[in-house]
This record gives sequence, C-alpha cells and structure tokens, in this order.
Amino acid sequence: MLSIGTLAKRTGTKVQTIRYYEQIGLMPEPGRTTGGQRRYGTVELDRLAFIRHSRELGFSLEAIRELLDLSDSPERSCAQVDAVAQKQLHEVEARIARLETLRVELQRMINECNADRVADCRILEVLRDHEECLSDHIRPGG
Amino acid sequence: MLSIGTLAKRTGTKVQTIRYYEQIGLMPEPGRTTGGQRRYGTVELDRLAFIRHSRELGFSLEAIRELLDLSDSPERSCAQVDAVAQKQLHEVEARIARLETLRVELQRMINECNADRVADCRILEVLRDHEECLSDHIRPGG
DNA sequence: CTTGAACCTACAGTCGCTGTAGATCCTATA
DNA sequence: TATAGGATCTACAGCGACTGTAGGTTCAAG
Repeated sequence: MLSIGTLAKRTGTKVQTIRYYEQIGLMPEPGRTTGGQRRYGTVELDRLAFIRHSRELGFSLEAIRELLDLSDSPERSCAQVDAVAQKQLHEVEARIARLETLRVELQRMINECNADRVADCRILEVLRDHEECLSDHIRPGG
Repeated sequence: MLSIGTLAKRTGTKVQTIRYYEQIGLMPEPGRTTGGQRRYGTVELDRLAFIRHSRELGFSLEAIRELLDLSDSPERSCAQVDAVAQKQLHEVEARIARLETLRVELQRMINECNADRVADCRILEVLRDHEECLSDHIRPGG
C-alpha cells in the first residue's frame, strides 16, 4: 500500500496534483487508513503513470479521460484511440506551424533593428504598425 | 471620440478584454460620458493596437508592459527592447523544439499501431509504458 | 418618446495545476 | 510509551489571459 507521497514520487507528480485528479474524477477515490489518509495499490499507480505520460505527450485531461475509457474496453476497435492520437498530432503540428511563423517574424524584426535609440527602434515600429508585418494571419494563442 | 465597442472593432479585441487591460493597468483609465461610458482617443487606439500586435507575436502582458514603458523614453538605448524581443524569440524557439519532439513521438506511436482491437493497441501500450518512449526528457507544458 | 443595441459593474468560469494555512496523522527514535 | 517532526488532511486562493453571465443603465436612431 502506497501513501500519496510515495505515489507522487514514483510517478513524478505533485501530491496536490494527484488530489486534483481525484477531485475531477480522473483518479478514483482510494481507500483510506483509519486516520483518513489515502492508500494506493498498483492499479492506481499504473493509471497515474498513464495519465502523466499522456500529459507529457501534450494530451489534454479530457483526451486522457477518453483514452482511459477506451482502454477499459479491450475488445473494441482501436480506431477511436487512433483518432484521439491523430487529433493530438494535428494540434501539435498546427502549433508548430504557428510558432514557426512567429519565429520568422521575430527574427526579421530583430535583424532589422540597427538603431541605438528607442526612438528609431525598428522592433517597436513593427509592433506599433501591423502593416509592417509580413504575415497577415497571425493570431494569438500559440 | 470612440466608444469601447468601436475601439474593440478597430483593433480586433473583445470589449471585455479592453476592460481587463484597464483593470490590470495596461490601458489607462479613459474619459467618460456624463452617463459613465468610456470614450477613447487615438492615443489609446494606438496603444491598444500595439498591445494586440505584440500579443499576436506571443509576448506576455508583462513583456508588453515593459516594451510600452521603454517606448516612453525615446532617447534611451534600444538595447533593452532588443533584449525583450530576443528573449521572446528564444522562448518561441524552445517551444518549437519541444513540440517537434512531441510530434516525432506521436507520429511514431501512431505509425506503429496496426492493431484492430484496443487490447493490442500500440498507442495505449506506449502511453502506459514510459520506457517505450524514445525521448526520455519530455516534460509537460508545450 | 420609444426601442433596442451597446454599455455598465461585479463576479464566476476556463485549463491544469500550484501554493497556502492550520489542523491532524503516522512512524521512527529515545 | 512518549515525543518529535515529517507527511498528510481539507479548504480555498492564485496563476495567465482572457471569456461569459446577470442584471441593470445609457445612448442614438427613428
């Protein structure tokens, strides 16, 4: 039987995070000692490891919830699992593309600035005037 | 004199966001009509446009605050402006690198799965077992 | 003068945690 | 067996950068 602290250490999770996962129903309510402390077994350890590894790969908690549900029906087609992973891949690719655009724009902005004084700074100029931007379709949130 | 709604439309910002910027001191408290509605001039329009464009380039509100402060001293060296932009560039590059790692891992995971049933799904297998991961140093937050 | 769109304040919710306060529990050592 | 102190408990606030809601008021066109 593992205490919450041991479980945390084994999975590289913070104790509060585990309690948070329990709160939102991602981890089950574990057994308790007579004094009220949580005690976990290997099932919970594996589940938490799955959650953490999926998080490391960028899956949202909602997507992880779905994957956990799917993995509970081993006889079903894994097409749905594939779809969740594909969606995550597309999201990652989209974010990369967007950041690539930002990178180019930032680099250009920085390269162009050879000024000494703030008054002549190309960086501030570009930030002030959207029209000087090469890429028109930049949107926040990358 | 512009109403908050007009200002919002001109800059592609939501009305609530403008009020939020005012609340956190990024936008100044504007003049008001006798009825208490906000009215803006071109100074505020320019400032908001600067903020939005900087946001589009991924700058944090804190970084934008700094850039706005710097742009108020036109005679100063623009080295600090450069530093803020450089830092942002590095952050963007770091995020791209991390997402690239994720992309490769996701792609590999998906490619390896030729199973029909969830029970044999490589995707779930990889998610369950960190050891199957190529890249050891993946950390959340990308 | 009426209508209704736009505005106002104040506050809750988003995501995925993280940190805090103050109380209680568990376990190792004396 | 007593005690010390690290671990755990609950409950709640806070992060960043907004977004949405409720319930009321104001403005401008017709």
